[in-house]
Amino acid sequence: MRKGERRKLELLQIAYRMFLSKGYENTSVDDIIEAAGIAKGTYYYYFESKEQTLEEVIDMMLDHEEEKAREVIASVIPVAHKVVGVIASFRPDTSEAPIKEALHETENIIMHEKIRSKLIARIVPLLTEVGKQGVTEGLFECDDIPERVKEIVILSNELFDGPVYTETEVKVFIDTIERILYAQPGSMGFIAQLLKD
Amino acid sequence: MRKGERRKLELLQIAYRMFLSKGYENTSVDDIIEAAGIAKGTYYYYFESKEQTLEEVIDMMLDHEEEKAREVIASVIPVAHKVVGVIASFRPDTSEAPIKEALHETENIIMHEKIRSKLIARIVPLLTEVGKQGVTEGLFECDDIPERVKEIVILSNELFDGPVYTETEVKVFIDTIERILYAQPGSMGFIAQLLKD
DNA sequence: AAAAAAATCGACTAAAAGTCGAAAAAAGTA
DNA sequence: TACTTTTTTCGACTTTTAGTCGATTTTTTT
Repeated sequence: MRKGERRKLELLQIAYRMFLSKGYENTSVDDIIEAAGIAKGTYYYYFESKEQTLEEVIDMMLDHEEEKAREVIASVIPVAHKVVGVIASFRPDTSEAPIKEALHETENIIMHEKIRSKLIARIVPLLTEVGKQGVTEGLFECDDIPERVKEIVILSNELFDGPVYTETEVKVFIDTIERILYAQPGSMGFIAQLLKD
Repeated sequence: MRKGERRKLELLQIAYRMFLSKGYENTSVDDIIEAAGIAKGTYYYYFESKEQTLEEVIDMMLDHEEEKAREVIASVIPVAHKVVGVIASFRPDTSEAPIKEALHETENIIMHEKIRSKLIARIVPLLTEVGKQGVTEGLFECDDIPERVKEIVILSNELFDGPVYTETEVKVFIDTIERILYAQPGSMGFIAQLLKD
């Protein structure tokens, strides 16, 4: 019962890299099994379907990102920075696998969308925690934190999904965050600086 | 050269209905040609690919919706109502074809996403027009209207995409619209009433 | 060592998108 | 009208890819 676990991990790693670099739809099961050096049957011994593989790959990815986000939350930095830090934690790690345009392009819609919805479900509870901390500290003067942080996540997703964004978009985005949370005008201005990377 | 145009229209209509009722991915080209009573070759005489058919179907749909939106803009109602009316115009028409869950479900991601991105591109210019009118009238006290209305479109899309939304979500959404546009608090409250349909 | 369970194999099936050359229908021309 | 050309249609065929299944090998347990 031990060998199987290692193999599954290995397959998830391979699928992860291929999905990210070539895109989910451009990666065939045959590509994966060839890279892994196994037969079709072995693949389907571990996965119900290609789509289920994708789900597990994404969950794995998000596990990792959630861990990073929790470190941010646990650290001793201003709440406003935690908000940004948590959102930033959920950007896919470009160092592990080349992402090229894969995540953005038309061919990768399914993966993109699955990441999107799973990510929102994962990140909202975390950000809610941070948001409530902000309310306690008097930084955010509003109720309904879960709904508000969800809006922020949705907007940031859209903004950073595309490969480009204008200065005006960023400026308005920052303003919107402040206003959604009833934060002090300018209190999120530091984001603009961060985005020059 | 006349017969062909009629045929193409017919095929687009059939595809439209099937995509909406069964979903894009659950509709095979064979389904379409069977419903139309034509051969494979005839279909590919009119369309490069199944995906291109989808694009054309969506464009056709959006043409129709944009027309409705333009009527709203041309009408003599308060600007705030125009904002809502334009957004509402771009909801797919449930009377023409049964939509069941097709648009929302997992299997229909591709169509859903294509609609989403094309819709945003179409609606933002229209709403910008309305927004600027609001600025002129002193209702919205802000610059960068295109970026702001885009945020509103993104949020409303997300809210109305799912089959359900809570009262709190609606309340926060309305508040957010007002704050993004620097409108008078409560000036968009009428939306809550409209959503009870 | 024998039995049971887990893991692997690869040929096979099924579904679906897309191709292509030939034939029929329609439109244009003399 | 008889012809030529263009448009439209046909359907068998190819290709790609996800997924199945029974047999076999490897690993683990007793």
